[in-house]
Amino acid sequence: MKATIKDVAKLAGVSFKTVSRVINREPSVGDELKERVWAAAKELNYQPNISARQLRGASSFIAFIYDNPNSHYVIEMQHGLLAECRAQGYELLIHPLSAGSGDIMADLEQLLSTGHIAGLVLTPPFSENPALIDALRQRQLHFVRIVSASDDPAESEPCIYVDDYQAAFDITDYLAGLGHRRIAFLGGEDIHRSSVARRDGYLAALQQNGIAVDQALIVPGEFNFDSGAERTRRLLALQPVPTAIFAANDEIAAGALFSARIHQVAVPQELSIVGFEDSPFSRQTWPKLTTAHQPNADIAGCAASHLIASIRASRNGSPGSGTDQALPANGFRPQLVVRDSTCPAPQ
Amino acid sequence: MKATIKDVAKLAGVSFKTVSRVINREPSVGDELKERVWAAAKELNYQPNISARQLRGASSFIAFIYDNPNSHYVIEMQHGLLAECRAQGYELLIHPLSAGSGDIMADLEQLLSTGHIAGLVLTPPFSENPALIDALRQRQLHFVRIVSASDDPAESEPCIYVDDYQAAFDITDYLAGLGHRRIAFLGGEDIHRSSVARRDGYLAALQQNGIAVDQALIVPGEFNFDSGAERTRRLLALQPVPTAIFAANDEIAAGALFSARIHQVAVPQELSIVGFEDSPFSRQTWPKLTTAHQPNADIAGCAASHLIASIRASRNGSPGSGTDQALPANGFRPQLVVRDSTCPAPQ
DNA sequence: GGAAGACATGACAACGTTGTCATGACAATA
DNA sequence: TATTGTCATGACAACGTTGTCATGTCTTCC
Repeated sequence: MKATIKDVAKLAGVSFKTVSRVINREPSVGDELKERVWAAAKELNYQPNISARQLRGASSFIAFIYDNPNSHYVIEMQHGLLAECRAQGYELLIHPLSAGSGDIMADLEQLLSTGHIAGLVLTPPFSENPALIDALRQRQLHFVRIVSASDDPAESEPCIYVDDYQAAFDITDYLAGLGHRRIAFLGGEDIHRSSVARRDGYLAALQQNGIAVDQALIVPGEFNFDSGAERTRRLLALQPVPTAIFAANDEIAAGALFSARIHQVAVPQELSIVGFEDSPFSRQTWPKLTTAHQPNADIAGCAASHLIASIRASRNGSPGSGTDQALPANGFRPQLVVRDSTCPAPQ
Repeated sequence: MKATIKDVAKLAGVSFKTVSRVINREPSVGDELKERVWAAAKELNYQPNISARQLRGASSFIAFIYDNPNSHYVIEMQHGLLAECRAQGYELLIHPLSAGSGDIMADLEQLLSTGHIAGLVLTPPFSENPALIDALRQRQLHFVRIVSASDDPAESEPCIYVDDYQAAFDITDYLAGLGHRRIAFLGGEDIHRSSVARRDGYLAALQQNGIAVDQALIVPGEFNFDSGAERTRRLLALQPVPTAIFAANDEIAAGALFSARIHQVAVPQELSIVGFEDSPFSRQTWPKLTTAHQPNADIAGCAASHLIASIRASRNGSPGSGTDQALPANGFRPQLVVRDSTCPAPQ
């Protein structure tokens, strides 16, 4: 039926232990053997038996911890994670949590108590929750965090940085370049560092372009449509009215678009709107949204790859598995995508 | 750390095999021993090790098979499945597939070859692919299908029905009730039965309302934004122009909305548009979409519950587990949600 | 040139469980 | 009473993997 490690060993003409070593990327296997084993494994379509592996102690599930909403983000992440995990012989367990409910750690305990979890992939806001991170650290768990680059980078665990600051700077600078001077910023919840980082990038770009900060144009709120719509309603009542809105994500931007439409403000002629994330529906609004593209699947794949490397490193004793194979860079910078919701400032 | 079967055996003063027998409710264990073993198990808070058990044969994973796109649908399904699976002691494995690529079965083989999969949850279009279903049936696998009610209901496996036909009838009847006579239908790919069923419901409602079918108003295409936009562009060039569009899902509807906007056709005053699915963005368009709400999480939970029941029934030999516990009804009918994209026909 | 280390590989046990068979006790039958 | 059958229980192997240790080979350094 299904090929076992022994079948592979037989075909490759080595001991089954050597196959185990190759599969787990342990150092100190000859190159020729390595190749023979991989070839044999491929030919037999070998997949390690997770149960057996777990039984022996090494758990081989990666748990993906995420907050409920924001479905396209989650789906893209899942795809990236799945691809990388499968490629490396791990399975993915998805574990949505509600950021609101207080007993996050209790919920996680239960997940971990099964003893099958080799590591965790954390997304905001969990990846930026110091109490949670500390608890995980004390339990000596492997995890990787996907965070905003503004976060303190001096960590022992692997960490993937998304440079929200720079991307926000790029966006705001682009708007300023179009002649906009009254640029509003609609943030998200501040427990998401990305919201803070995007605001900081926005502020830096204003300064660089010699634009004075107007606190009335910086409206705190939530990462969702309704919050975007409501805040835009208030912005449009200001005198003088802003000529551009930088929304901290596409959902907020969609809400802004909606409100502009209600109040018969022409986008982009009278009001430019920029989102963030390049979610699918940013291409399905009218006008199509200018936004910053975030390669979520790649980010997730990178996270998985770093996490697995860290798990393996700790298994083979810490010594320099450095040469094993190059890990992808752990920094990402979302790229501005110009569509139809922005244009030069009126007059 | 965790108590094993041997610890229990030691405490109860029996062989570990006897404990195994008691735990698995095998017959032929003395009553006194049975009690001693249960007491010991309880005292040590014994939980069988799933990995070890799987290694020996029994599997306890449910795999969720779905097509890539349509992310909110997938996420909602996942949540429903997770809740039910966890509650029943199973774990969920997600497995996206590309409906386009030819070797679906080959991909599945690989998943199944691990031997950890107790059953499959299939969504369209996989749940409606006869070749695939046949292959699964021959492999004697447990699975549950989520399909359109138009599907042939005489099956041996559990099946969850979504009554697309009736929901589409409701929508079309509602439009007719608003005085619309030229109602267009924008379908999806016909390998999705739901597309066919929705068209059939549309046709039936036209007939009931004494409206002649105009083939020019029934435009085949795909379940996505671009296809909706393109087809609407063509519809708007017709003479006389349709006064309402029934789109087979929200994405198509969003495309229709986009095209109407481009061609400066007022929605809903000149053109009513209805979607299907009630995806989050149907509340974030302008105007907000009238659509049919589909309780995806509930549907998924129901599917999991039926699947697990079927798995358990086959394990304990087939005999009458009928009284075990009531299963939820396996039929769902999406409900019309009226928002702002529809109104009485002009004139 | 010989000793000491580094490296590559293999033999074997162990993980916790269930299936198979063997054992012994006791009851039922001839 | 001797024989067979049934029942309760236990000993042991097996599942597929990884960790530990042992073995052998090839460098390197004095």
